Amino acid sequence: MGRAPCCDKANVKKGPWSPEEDAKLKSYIDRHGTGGNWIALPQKIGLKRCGKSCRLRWLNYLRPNIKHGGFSEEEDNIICSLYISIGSRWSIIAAQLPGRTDNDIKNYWNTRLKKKLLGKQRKEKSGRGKQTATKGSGGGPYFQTGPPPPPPPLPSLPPIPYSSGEEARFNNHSSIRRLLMKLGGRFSSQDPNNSGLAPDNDHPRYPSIDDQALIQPMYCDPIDQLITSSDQTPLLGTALPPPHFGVGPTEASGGVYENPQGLEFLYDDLVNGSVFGGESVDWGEMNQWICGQNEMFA
DNA sequence: AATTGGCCCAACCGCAAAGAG
DNA sequence: ACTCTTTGCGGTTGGGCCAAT
Repeated sequence: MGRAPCCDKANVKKGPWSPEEDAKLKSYIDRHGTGGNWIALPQKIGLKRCGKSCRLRWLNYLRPNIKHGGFSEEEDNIICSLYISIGSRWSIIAAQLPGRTDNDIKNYWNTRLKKKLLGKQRKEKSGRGKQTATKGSGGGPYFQTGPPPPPPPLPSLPPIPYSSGEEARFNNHSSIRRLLMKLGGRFSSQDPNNSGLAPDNDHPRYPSIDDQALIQPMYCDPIDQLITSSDQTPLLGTALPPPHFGVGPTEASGGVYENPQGLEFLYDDLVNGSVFGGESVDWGEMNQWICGQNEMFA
């Protein structure tokens, strides 16, 4: 017996929204709010849409102050930095970029940013020729055309216990905790200890939507504030080499790749072949690399 | 002019967490 | 403590657009 569908699929319209549907939804929410029940909302206003679809349309398109496209270099940097730090937690990343939706950022990353980085990666690779690079990885290069050799041994950090079925994505508890503290300031309005840990105390707790509403956006801050805590301890210093991680106000106009202070750490240490192998730079690889940095800069 | 292929984005899907009863 | 409903999230897909052939 499967899960009950969220709506009567036979009676629900799919596909692109018409201007009339948009107007109906927007004017209702403007006047009454969502009413706290997305499932019931489309019936109330006579829309043949699934509640989830209404919610998505509102959040990603109709909501006031939504920005589309035109990502700035600073936004690029923030997205990349956070992706390196926390992976594909788009909602958290979006919380740092006012006016941006998680869907927008996700699309932007998948279609452009990732390719930008990989393009740079290939460029650097061809530029270096046969030069081998060993910086930062804790192991030799395994970026080459032939079959990949076995990856270098990972530093042996104590694993963080995760709940069953959850992939252990982070191997450095304190750095992630500090990152999330920085991101959210606090993790739960109901957590008196404000420990940054889930109630089981086993793994970092990520900000809930409620928490995210309280997050002070860092959009206007220079990105070095993102990565450096107030006591000058590099926030990600356990994960990234401090000398490469100062990202000041962007002055270069030729794109992120020409900004020597910008995403250089990504190119030199993450994606240019000195660390990751193959075409894709996935989170697992990045995580391995971060583990290496933890070992080096702890 | 027609076709093809890649890019991009809006929207859908399914899962898991959170909340209510 | 348990079940059911709703919400939120991240991955994926469908289709429009555009450049190349």
